[in-house]
Order: sequence, then structure tokens, then C-alpha cells
Amino acid sequence: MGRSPCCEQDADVKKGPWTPEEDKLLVEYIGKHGHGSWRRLPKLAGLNRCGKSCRLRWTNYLRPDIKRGDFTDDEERLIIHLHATLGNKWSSIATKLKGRTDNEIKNYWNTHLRKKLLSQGIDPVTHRPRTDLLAGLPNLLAAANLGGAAHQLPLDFNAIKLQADAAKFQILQGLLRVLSTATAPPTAAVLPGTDLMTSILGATLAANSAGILGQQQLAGVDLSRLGQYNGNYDNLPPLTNDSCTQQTQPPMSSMSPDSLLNRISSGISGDMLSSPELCHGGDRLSSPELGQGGPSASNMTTSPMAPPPPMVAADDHQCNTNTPSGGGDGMSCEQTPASSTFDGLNLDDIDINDMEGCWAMTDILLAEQCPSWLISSNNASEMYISKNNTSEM
DNA sequence: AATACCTACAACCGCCTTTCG
DNA sequence: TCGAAAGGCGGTTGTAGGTAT
Repeated sequence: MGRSPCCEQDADVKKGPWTPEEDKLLVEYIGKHGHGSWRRLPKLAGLNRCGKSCRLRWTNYLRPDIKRGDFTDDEERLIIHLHATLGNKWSSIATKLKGRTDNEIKNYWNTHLRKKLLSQGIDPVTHRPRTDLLAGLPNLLAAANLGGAAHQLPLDFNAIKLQADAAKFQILQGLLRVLSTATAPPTAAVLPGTDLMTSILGATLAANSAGILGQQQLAGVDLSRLGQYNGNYDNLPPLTNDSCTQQTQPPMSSMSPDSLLNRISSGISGDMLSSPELCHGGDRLSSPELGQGGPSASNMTTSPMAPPPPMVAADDHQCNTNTPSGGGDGMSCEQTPASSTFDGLNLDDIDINDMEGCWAMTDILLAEQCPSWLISSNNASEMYISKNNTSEM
């Protein structure tokens, strides 16, 4: 039905930043009388403000129990984790961070954490490695194949190739971030094999043009060697590790491009994450999203633009109808899971103090170090690393 | 030194849900 | 039971301060 703004009837009501005097009036009034009816409060307190504005000012800024100052690392991790499971439910997230308001958390997410995840190659919406970095992969592959004949190309083609090289470099950066954060907290530990493989592929391509790999080694792959493959994935080394995985598939060096992509798409079924750090003991990194009725990894499409598994439950009418349905500027279905793997989990059971040790030194979420609510609720057992779980992703 | 641009965050907007008479 | 008021929520905007050119 909708309602008019609470102060629409009063055009003279003041808006904008609060002055110290206004703050004082509001604090003093609430201190004496409590807030009571927010709509009547401004008049009673001598404020020329909308009641709603007073409420927001109080709850977001003046309330005495508000904790100000920088967010701690634990708070950051908790926010990221809760966002991965709850989406943009800022108020729900705020209930788990004492003294923090939903507005503050929302702002902190938008200004810090979101960028932080992006810089690590993590999609802040899906909490999975970014796919946009791989969007141009087919073109990059084509451009890479042109590498040998580049000297014969007209200027425009060389310019295009330069652009492709730049994009490849970006992919490499994404790879580095993905690998460097593969041991990050649970949300960052999401590492579907497809993305890793394509990232490595991009990294190999990038090595051709960028020549910046040096002696750096990642996850058992000596990237300094990749440069010698000269931008042609026909020469890629096998992306498997003897100590870690079966060797029933031919090395990538012997595969055609199509076969390679097929392998990328199918390999995720369980034999993909073959670097020592990613497959030790048969452990699997899995994601909350993957753990919840989304397409199984083996069903993933080969498209580099493949969308992540849907995060929105089927009962979300707004999403089903794909219309605002009066939702106005409400949350985007794409951005906010209408339900999550943590549905049914009582947030009151979550205690940030109970998280100690969960974020281990390696930042890998180890089930046995985590509070029980994390590893036992609903589908949570599918969501995080479990020593006993070697088949599901 | 001046200007443009960027960043952070307080505050607002509009819708939804809950409460209450 | 119904409808209006009140409260709550998430997205967006405005602005001040900082930084780069």
C-alpha cells in the first residue's frame, strides 16, 4: 500500500546533518522521558525534525551503547561470513556485532569490505571467485593464438592484442588473489575448480606477455615455468599434482582447446583442485552457495560467463515474478539471498566470542575448530570443510 | 594554490511489516 | 477484522574531508 514520508506534511522540517545542539536536545529528552512515540518526540523535545529522522539519529549515532571506531579483524571476518550466508540483511548481521548498527555495517561493507573482496578476486555478492575476470576468456584465447603472427598484423590488431594482454594480466592478478586468499576465511575459501582452472589458464596466457612471474610459485606450480609456454595453451603443463590426484586424464598439453574447456567444465567434479594446498587429505573447499541445492559442480556450464548457482529460494515471490511487486527500491533478488543455508539457524545462538579459533592461523575454516552452530545447523555440514566430506562440493 | 576527483559515512527515501485502536 | 500509525529495513544520496593532478 505504501505510506507517505512521515514528515511530508511539514515542509519546514529540517533536514540534513544534525547540529550538536539538536543532538543535545534529543539526548536530553530521551534521557528524561524515553523516546516514546517518535512522531511526537520532535515537538516535545523542541526539535524541528521529522520523528523518523530523530529515531535514525538516535539509533545510528546517539545511542549510548554504540561502539565507535574501527572494525576489528574479527568483526570484519564475521561480517563477511554473515554476509555470505545472510546476504544484505544488515539488521540481522548487526545483531551479532554488539554496538554496531546496521547502517554502520552497511556503510563499512560498501566502502571497505566490498572492495577488499573485489581486490582479492572474490565476488562480494556471491562470495565466489569473480567470473567477470574470465568473461573475455574466449577472446583472449583467440588473441593468444594470434601471438605467433603478431608481427604481421596491422596496427589495430596489435592494439587489440595489447588490450588482450592487459586483460590477461588482470586475470593473472585475479588468480594470484584467489590463490593467496584460498586460505582465507570461509567465504574466501570458496574455490570452485572451474574458476581456478580458468584462472590458471589465464595466468599462463598472461605469463606470455607480461613476463612478470619471476620465480614466484603458487600452489606447487612454478609459475616461472609458465612463461615458456608462450601464450599457447597447447603447451600447458598438466595441472595435476602427482601426490594429490588421480592421473587418468591426459595432460593438458596434449589436449585441444575444446577438450581443454570440456575438462575445465567437468574437472570440477572432484579431481580438479589438485594443488597440494587445495587437496590435502581429500579435503574439499566448498561454499555455502554450492551447498544449497544449486547445480552440482559437475553440471556447471563451460561458459566463462556462467552465472553462479541461484542464491534465491524459490519461494521468493519478488524474484519469481521478476517484478518489483511494490518492492520499490527493495533488495535486489540477485544480490540478496531470500533464504540461505542458515535459514532456521537462530542467530541468537551465534556468539562472536565463540568464533575464536574458528578463524585459524591459516584462516582456513576448520570444522573442528568452529562452534557447533557453524557446522551442525541445517546444511552447514555441507558448507564447510569437513574431514569426512570428500565427495560433495 | 587551485581544481578535480575520490572516499567515507551520516542521513534520507520509500517500501514493508508489525502493532494497535 | 480492518485500516492507519509506527517502526524497521535496505538502498541511495549528499556532503565533508582527503588526495591527486
